[in-house]
Amino acid sequence: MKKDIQTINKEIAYIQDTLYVINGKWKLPILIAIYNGVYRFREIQRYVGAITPKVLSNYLKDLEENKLVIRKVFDSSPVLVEYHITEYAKTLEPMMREMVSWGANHRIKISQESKTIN
Amino acid sequence: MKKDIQTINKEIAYIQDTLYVINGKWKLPILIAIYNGVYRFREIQRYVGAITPKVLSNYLKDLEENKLVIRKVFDSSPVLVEYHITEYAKTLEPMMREMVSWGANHRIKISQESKTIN
DNA sequence: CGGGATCCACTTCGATACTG
DNA sequence: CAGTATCGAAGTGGATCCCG
Repeated sequence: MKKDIQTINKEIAYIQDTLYVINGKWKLPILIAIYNGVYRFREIQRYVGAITPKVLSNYLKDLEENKLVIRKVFDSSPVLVEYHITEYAKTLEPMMREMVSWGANHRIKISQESKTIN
Repeated sequence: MKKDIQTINKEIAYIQDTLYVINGKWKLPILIAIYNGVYRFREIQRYVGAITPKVLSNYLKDLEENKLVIRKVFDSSPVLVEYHITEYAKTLEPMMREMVSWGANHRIKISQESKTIN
């Protein structure tokens, strides 16, 4: 029972749109960090892992342009910058939840397989 | 109300695992096609879009290695090959559903924004 | 602290042509 | 039909150093 061509084509086009928005190695990890209240540049960097400042900076700009995060600058000294999730980024939550939970199960599956091999 | 560090770190690690499995421009589009009963090489190619045989071939190999699709060869002439979804790949369905539906909504949002601008 | 500048290695993807 | 071979462009991310 194959769906009709148009339906399949639309599903493919939609998921490609989504992939385009969340593309890149670090975009979702960064979003998850900010989502969970990690607001500062260095702090995000520490949470996300082996990301260099340049790359993190590029991702944050991209996320800001796509209106998924907001950059707030406080004129203190030293300068303080915070990144926050937008309302629109919150619509990504169900998808991110599924991805986190699939990843958790996948890790279990992989570890079981390696046990079987040994 | 920031979650504790370990929880956030785990979520990030899990989503990175997931991203690693579904990485690449064409993997999910290919999976969706096969998922919907598009089994043949050329047919998949047509559905997915502007993908060349080489790239499609590489992706299918990758998907096979990761046990997300199974390759069945029929000794007819000409040779017939079919790709099918594995049971494990079906566990990706909730995630893919969310991604398709988010993409659909995103497209609506984008089109509304461009209307506002003009 | 929050980045920018530069350079480079690597992967990915696409175009084109060809094969069993 | 179901791929493989070859080449090259382009993007992506990492290393390192620097700046206000």
